[in-house]
Amino acid sequence: MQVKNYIERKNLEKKLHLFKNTCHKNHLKITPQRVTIYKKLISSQEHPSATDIHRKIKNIFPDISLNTINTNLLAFNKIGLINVVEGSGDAKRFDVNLDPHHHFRCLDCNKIIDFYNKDFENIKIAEELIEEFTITDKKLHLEGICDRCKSGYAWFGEDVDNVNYGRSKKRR
Amino acid sequence: MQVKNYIERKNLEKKLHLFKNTCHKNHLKITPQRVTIYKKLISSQEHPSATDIHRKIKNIFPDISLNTINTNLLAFNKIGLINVVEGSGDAKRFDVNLDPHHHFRCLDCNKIIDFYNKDFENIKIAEELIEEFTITDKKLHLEGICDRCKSGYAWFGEDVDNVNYGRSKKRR
DNA sequence: TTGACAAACAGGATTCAATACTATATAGTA
DNA sequence: TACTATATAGTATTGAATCCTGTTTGTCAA
Repeated sequence: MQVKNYIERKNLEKKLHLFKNTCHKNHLKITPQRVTIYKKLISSQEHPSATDIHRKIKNIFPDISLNTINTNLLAFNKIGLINVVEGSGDAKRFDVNLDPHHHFRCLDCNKIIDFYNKDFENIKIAEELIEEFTITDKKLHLEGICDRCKSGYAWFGEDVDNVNYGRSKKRR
Repeated sequence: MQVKNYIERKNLEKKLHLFKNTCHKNHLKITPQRVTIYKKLISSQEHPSATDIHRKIKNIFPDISLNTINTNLLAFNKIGLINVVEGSGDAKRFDVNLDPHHHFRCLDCNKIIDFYNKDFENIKIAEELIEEFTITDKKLHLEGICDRCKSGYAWFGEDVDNVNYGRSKKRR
């Protein structure tokens, strides 16, 4: 466990370094709000929406506006720090995992789960398509019912963080 | 051309037959609005949103409400006549093509293009995934820039139909 | 063909995501 | 430390989607 924690800490440091570097290169200021939003993305396994992040981050910045979350998520997307997940017409959801990977979406609880598939990397895309279009991303997309929903458990998401750095009046 | 038109007409008849049958089986009444919405879906190549269909159909039913379009699209989806396309957080878009197929989405004009890939049907999905989840759909998803946008042409969508069956006051 | 009834319709109200706008606050730097 | 361009919070606005209600209409049985 010691070793695992060490690796995770190093990984987090590496990602934060990438974050700060990329912001710098793109003339985005490093603000506490931005760092916190990015950290929330890293620690989320569920491909959160802007509203999800807003809800969580309110424990830390009680007065942060949803607008700030939205603006920054779009800014992060623009500079390639995060991706927008292909959902199905509900709120935009974001993905901080930049490694080539694929998605399974549960039709019941709407959770999106990353998975990897080596076979897929070698799949042949028809010549006509490659010639006709410029393809920037290819993904496998699975839909169905996840393990939790199959077994009747509801999915309540990850625990929220209770640290509070806010300075203003309390919110319920 | 004669032969091609004949085949297309037969195809349309077949689809309308399927539509009426499926509605019947699921206790959905066959109304002129529903038939028109379904016909618009069949004749669309662009995976329209409810608003797209509403705009087009207003030429035929000037007083039809967006609510009617939305309700019926969701009803068609529920009984398996159409699918919701995996988009990226904007308005829901619908797909009347029930054959196994895949999507390419243009990041510029947002057009979604169907394509087929035989190789993909044989792709191996990891055992753990199949055991853990119930998979109901698997699709390949490509993103990039389409031929039109590459060449600098904007995409204006298909021509609208000018037949007007409306009985009420004129709209602009 | 007609009449009764459940379902569908149009239209308005409401909710929620997302964007636009603006005055104030702050990160980065000279 | 002070300046300036950018970010933030907060409010307004837009648009999709859902909810609700009174009226209309398709369907089925007489």
